[in-house]
Amino acid sequence: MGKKSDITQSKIADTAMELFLKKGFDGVKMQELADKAGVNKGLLHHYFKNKQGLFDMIFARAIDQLFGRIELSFDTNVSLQDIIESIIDAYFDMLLSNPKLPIFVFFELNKNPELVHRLFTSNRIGIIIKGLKSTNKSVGDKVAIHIILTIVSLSVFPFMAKPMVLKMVKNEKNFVQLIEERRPIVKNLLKNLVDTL
Amino acid sequence: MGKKSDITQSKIADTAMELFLKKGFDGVKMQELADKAGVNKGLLHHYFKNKQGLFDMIFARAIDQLFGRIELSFDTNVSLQDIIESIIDAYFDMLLSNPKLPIFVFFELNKNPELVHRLFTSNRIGIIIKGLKSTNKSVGDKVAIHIILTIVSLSVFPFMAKPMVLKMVKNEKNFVQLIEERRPIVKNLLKNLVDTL
DNA sequence: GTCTATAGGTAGATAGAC
DNA sequence: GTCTATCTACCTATAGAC
Repeated sequence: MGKKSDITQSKIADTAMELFLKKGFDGVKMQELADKAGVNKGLLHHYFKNKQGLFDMIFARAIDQLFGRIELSFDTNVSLQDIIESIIDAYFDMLLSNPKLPIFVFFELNKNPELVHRLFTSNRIGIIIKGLKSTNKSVGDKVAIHIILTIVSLSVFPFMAKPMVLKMVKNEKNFVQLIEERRPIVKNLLKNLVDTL
Repeated sequence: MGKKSDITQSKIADTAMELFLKKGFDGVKMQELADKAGVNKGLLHHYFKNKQGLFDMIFARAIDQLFGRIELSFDTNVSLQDIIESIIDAYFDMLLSNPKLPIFVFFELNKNPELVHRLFTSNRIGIIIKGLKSTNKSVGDKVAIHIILTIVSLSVFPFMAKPMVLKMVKNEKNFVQLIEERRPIVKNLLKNLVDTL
């Protein structure tokens, strides 16, 4: 605990996270990673078997942050709309802290669709869908998928397209402002969606 | 016209398109590209200066297909809602034909944000925003951005996350069906959005 | 645990024969 | 226009000294 080796390992992991998120698996070079982490290239192989091992760790961490941290309480007596709004808030907050998570995950999935099973192992998406269904007997599988897809589309896309949106709104400050403007808009859209489905 | 060399060049370009869309710039190897195109590796450098030149051509083509083909008629006497619905239809149709376009473009933009200016040169997004504003005096810059961002989010995201959505709906046939179900849903959501903004 | 040195392989690119 | 051969550089990974 608190050993220097732990710090080194964390530094490597954090740097790997930053680089993989920005450049993807193929864009990251072990040399650059070592340099940015301030360690020797050989050390990377001491802590992690190889580049693939490093990537697997980062990918798991990314999935966990993207889908695993949505804390929900479906079993209490809250309305469907309240649950949906809490999911939206959770996504907005998570993405404001980790804007590059989704583009990384979905690009790697596009390259290698077999990785998709890793999304559903510690199955948060399944839990969310089941949870939505449990709150309202009129919510079936299909409806739940449309709801969750609408929530995620509206929350995640502006971050996946952040360089483009940034260009439209000029700077980072305006970007955050735009996102905060969208939060109630998205909630409203989902209210309308639930009413019409 | 119709020369064998033209066919060869097209074959290289088409194969490059397919590979870059799937693997991104760093994931594509010139050897694999040559093999899949059925030509020699040296030929790639005969037709295109280098890998970067090949990529630039593909990236321009991708942007054109993603943003440049949305045919609109803002100057006629159609309502804002009709214009929005025609944009939605255009996106849905384009994405059904080219599902991998957005994840490729936005990933490369994420890696290299300076490329964003290429989106705005043959400025289709600017035209769409201006067009939206011209149809209704209550539509300002901010409102136009929210409208266009909502349209694009709802249209594009399911394709960027296609491997995940495919897992949820089981197969390609169901995926297309889900998308077609979403078409009217998205139009309805945008109707609600315009009414409330 | 950390570094140096280097092996071993592969990438992009070029020169030149046909 | 197309192919073969090859160069040079770089990348991942390992071996071994400290």
